[in-house]
Amino acid sequence: MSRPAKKAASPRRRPAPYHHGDLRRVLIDAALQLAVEGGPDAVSVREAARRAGVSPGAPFRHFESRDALMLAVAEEAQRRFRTEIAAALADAPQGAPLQRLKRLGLAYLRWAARNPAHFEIISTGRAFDHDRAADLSRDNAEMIAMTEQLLAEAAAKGQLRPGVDLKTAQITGRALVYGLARMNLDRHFPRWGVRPEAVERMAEQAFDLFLDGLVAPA
Amino acid sequence: MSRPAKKAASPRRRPAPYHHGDLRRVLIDAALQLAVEGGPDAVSVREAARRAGVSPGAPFRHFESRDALMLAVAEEAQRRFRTEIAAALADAPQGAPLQRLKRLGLAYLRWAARNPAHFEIISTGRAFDHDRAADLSRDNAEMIAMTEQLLAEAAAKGQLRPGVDLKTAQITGRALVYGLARMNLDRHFPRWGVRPEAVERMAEQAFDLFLDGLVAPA
DNA sequence: ACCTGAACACCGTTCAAGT
DNA sequence: ACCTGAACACCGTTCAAGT
Repeated sequence: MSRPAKKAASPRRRPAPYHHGDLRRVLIDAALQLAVEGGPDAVSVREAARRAGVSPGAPFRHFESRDALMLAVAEEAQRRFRTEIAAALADAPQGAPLQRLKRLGLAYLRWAARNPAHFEIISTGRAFDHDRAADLSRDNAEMIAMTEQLLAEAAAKGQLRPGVDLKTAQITGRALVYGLARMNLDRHFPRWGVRPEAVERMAEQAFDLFLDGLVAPA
Repeated sequence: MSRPAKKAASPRRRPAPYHHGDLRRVLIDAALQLAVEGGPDAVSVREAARRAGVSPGAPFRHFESRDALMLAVAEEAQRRFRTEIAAALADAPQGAPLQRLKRLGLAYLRWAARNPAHFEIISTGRAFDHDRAADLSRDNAEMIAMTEQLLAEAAAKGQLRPGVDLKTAQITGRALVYGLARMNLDRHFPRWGVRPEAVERMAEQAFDLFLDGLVAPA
């Protein structure tokens, strides 16, 4: 069920290698799994240790606190997120910046919907408040720069309604995407009469409405 | 510092009334305060009991679990939220539905920014998943109906760009508002170069951009 | 009817001691 | 250098016993 690393060469039952192959890695994976099973709050250092087959104190050789473990988990989740976003943009049409923005938004939403626990760990402010998260910050800065470029490209091509401030458009777009992802995560959609299967279609319409409001009249 | 109810008629020090005046009420207030001090996760039944001057088991006469207490806290917070929203709409111009929508959004955001812990308890899906929250559901349904009416009024007055689907506009608007409130709560704005004092102005520009994209061209 | 206080099974975290 | 296992101070929750 678990214990992905190490082939366990010991012939006795209960191999229990005194020195774990890569405990740090195994703890992060266990924590990710715990988050999937019961949400971020269900991640416990003790349970992760248990699943790694290790004593309760062992994780603290690798993470100074539960928060530090959660930060490592967030960084791993962010890495996967980033990979998926990049893939979605890879096969989006070049030279159509607004189309690409829409793709980006939809990929963002889809990943958030399919990995709610990981998405919550990445995005919720709690825990690792500050800027200890070098990787997280870098990734985020890159995504921000990407949307900035795409909007600038659209503006340069005269595709935007005159008078639209780029930074405002950027943040409005992000708030829309994050809002939709969060509404889904926080189970708001049933109240708004949107069934789970309809969320993605709804999101696409929302993006279209936003982008149509942004573009220059024909 | 605490213990708002009961005047304490006992002449001895440590009044410790065996039967607490309104323990339920006092526990909810203590929990709200704990949330303000350390966020939703910092709310503990034991600490609330301690602040109420009561034994660890006592709260369970009034709430069957921590979740039930949190639900009561959410309902109280929602009540306050609702009151403030209503006040904001009271002095907004009648007959200008889009203006009123903007007011609504700004009031929503301002309350969320000033009461982050309470807002998080109300809006985060975790804990009281289902529809145990009769009051919460009712309040929410009312706010949803309100935005629906305002949009319908705008459409009836020909203020909306033709082809705009009302439900899409409604959900897009909500996602924008919720997204901005959440970005603030989850401390995303610094990454986007928006300083705390600038958030409200930024939000207003975002609303204007959205609403301008919605209105019929002159 | 409401509260106490001890109990149980959990946490996160520390630290001497083992290998 | 890394892990164990006991310990400490916390939780949520239950339950007999008190008033």
